[in-house]
Amino acid sequence: MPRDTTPGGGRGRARQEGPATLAVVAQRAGVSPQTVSNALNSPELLAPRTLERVRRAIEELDYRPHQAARSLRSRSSRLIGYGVQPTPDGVSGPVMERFLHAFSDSAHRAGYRILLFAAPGDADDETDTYAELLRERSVDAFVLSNTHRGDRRPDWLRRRGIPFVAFGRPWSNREAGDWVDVDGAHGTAAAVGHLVALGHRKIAFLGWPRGSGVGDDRAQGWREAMRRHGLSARGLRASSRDDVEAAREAVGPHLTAGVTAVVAASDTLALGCYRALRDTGRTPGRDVAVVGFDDSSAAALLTPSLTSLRQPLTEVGQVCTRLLLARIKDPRGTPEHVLLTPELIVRESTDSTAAPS
Amino acid sequence: MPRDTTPGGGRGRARQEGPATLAVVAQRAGVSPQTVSNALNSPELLAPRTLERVRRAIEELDYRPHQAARSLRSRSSRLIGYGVQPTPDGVSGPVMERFLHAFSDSAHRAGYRILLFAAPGDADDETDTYAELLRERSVDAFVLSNTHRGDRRPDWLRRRGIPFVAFGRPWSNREAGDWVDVDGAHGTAAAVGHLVALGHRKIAFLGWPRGSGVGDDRAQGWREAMRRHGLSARGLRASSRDDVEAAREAVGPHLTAGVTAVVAASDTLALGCYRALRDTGRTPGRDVAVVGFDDSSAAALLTPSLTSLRQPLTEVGQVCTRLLLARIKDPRGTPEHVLLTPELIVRESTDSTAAPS
DNA sequence: CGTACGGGCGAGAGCGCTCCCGCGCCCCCG
DNA sequence: CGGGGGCGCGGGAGCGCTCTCGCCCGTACG
Repeated sequence: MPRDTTPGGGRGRARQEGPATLAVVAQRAGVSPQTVSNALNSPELLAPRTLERVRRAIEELDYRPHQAARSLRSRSSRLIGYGVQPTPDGVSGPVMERFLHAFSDSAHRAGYRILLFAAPGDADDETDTYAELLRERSVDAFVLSNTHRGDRRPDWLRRRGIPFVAFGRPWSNREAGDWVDVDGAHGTAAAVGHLVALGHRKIAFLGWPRGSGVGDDRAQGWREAMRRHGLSARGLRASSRDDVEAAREAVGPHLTAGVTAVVAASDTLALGCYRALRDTGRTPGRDVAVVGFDDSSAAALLTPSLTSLRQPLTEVGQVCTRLLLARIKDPRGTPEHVLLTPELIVRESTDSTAAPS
Repeated sequence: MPRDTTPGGGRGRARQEGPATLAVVAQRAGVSPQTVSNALNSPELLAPRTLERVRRAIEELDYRPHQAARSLRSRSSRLIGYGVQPTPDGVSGPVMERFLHAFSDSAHRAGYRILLFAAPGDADDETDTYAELLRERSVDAFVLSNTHRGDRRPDWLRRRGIPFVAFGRPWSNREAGDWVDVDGAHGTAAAVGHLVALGHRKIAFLGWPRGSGVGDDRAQGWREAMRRHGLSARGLRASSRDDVEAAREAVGPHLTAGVTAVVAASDTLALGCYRALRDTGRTPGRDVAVVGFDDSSAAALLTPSLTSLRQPLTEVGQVCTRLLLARIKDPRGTPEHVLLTPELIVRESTDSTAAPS
């Protein structure tokens, strides 16, 4: 059987004219280009012997299919769009980093990669950038993060039949599309359970003003856990925007009213508690227990270090990939919703040696 | 002049068969496809009247070129690869987020987008992922971050003629390729200047063990600034790995030796100072001034809030784009190196009302 | 021995764009 | 008035892959 008669083919080829093409591989394996394509995309169609021959040729030539060509012909870019927000400042920290690593890793295993774009900050022309990427055929699907109340993106995408997964429940319309989220209510409830086990009875909640989906969810977890443990939540809830000084002022009055523990909706708010406690000469962890949320980088650094709820970002990334693949395969299928449980990282601020007064 | 004779063309087309193609635009404008292509890629070649006609047709049809087709033909993906690290834990914080937003934004203006991939954690097969992306023709260039001593990537890429920019000096071989970095020495020197202006004379430096490029750079800035101000640096340098407890132990002895201020190589180390000070009943900012580095999210949250050096990440992102475009245009050109200045964010830990003893 | 069937592989076309090259026109000069 | 040069535009091909379709051959069956 003749070999090595192709232009650029043969074992003499090395680095003379760019990477091998599918045609070169075909020649070397003694099959047609179509068969090589099948070996890559539908190996089950080939006879085992043929498949093996093709695979060896691919390996010998160190061949990888040209993504642009594949994507032009197959009408699918195998790219998933992710918009980076301009960072609303605060303790959001390495959330994105850990999530993106897990997500891009699992997506890669499934043959997809991530296209990063700068998401516009203002909600006005929120969908413009998404539209452009779609018309360019640059992406097949999207991952949304930082979903907020009144977010138009889920409906907009759904109406167009574009596959997407949201990291964060779409608070306006929970049924609109697939999502993965971390169960904030479960987290704050776990915090309450932990504190109750330490002997605390008057456990306050320091949250954000009502109206934010995430914040109300976390508040509700606290409230229900209190009820479940037979404790009253009455008058134990304080609210403040996500700012240390604002939180300090908001929580002050509660701390003078005999509260022995505080569950906060964020590490920033927990920090406000620290300050408010010190204002009255008390020490967090020893006099009053404090629990934060998000396990930001600051949590471990504080004095005393802050007990906080850590989001399972690696798992979130993997689930995103799974849901997205299912939706790409069947764009009209029933949406799936996954709620993951945050992990309570216990540190000095709820040290068990400090019994409540 | 005949119009509307093309398949799918004409003003009746709407959402029947996907977005318009270049051919449809050409028909509508009454020109050849090539002319439309020129209107997009080399508008200066067209007569103003023609250009205007084509532009209107493009707008009316809301046309965007198909990226895969463009990239197949022109042999350039217009994508820049960026590898996300698995996050080495610590206070790295929202560095990546702010940088990536600025970078993807400025890259987009130049017609490029970012392809995100999971960079392997171990340095062993560090370049494998990069090689794969190149063989697939998925990217035209790379941005490297987290460059470290003995990093093989710069040389590897340079040898192959692949355009890249490093965020962070390649400490092994400073001439190998373009880079942007933040001038750590300038930052610590500025911190010293600030402290001297407040009346401090015995200013210690708390850094990492010698051998890391970043750390040695920051140490040197402190040392030279001390000399410039006519102060002795002798015996004022402590070292510790980037861990709060380790730093606390390392800096303890110096604090008992009459030091009135400490410049730390990271916010984590500065935190260690806070703890060490409290061990001896002193208060950071009042008794001893402390300056951190990186302005992590924790800095503003601490009590007292921590003066720290903030990296100009938005600018870093923009410079990355600029250098990368220059290198893509002229792959063999002379490498450019840009050093940006960090900004000293003054907070309570160096409050000027607290005069040194 | 002829027809039906199906698994395994190949031939040809075309995805949408940009490359190379050449045609036609107008202006200028001989 | 004829020939050469430049500017503006178009024709044709092809980037590397995967689509559709159908051929071939081996087995089963009338």
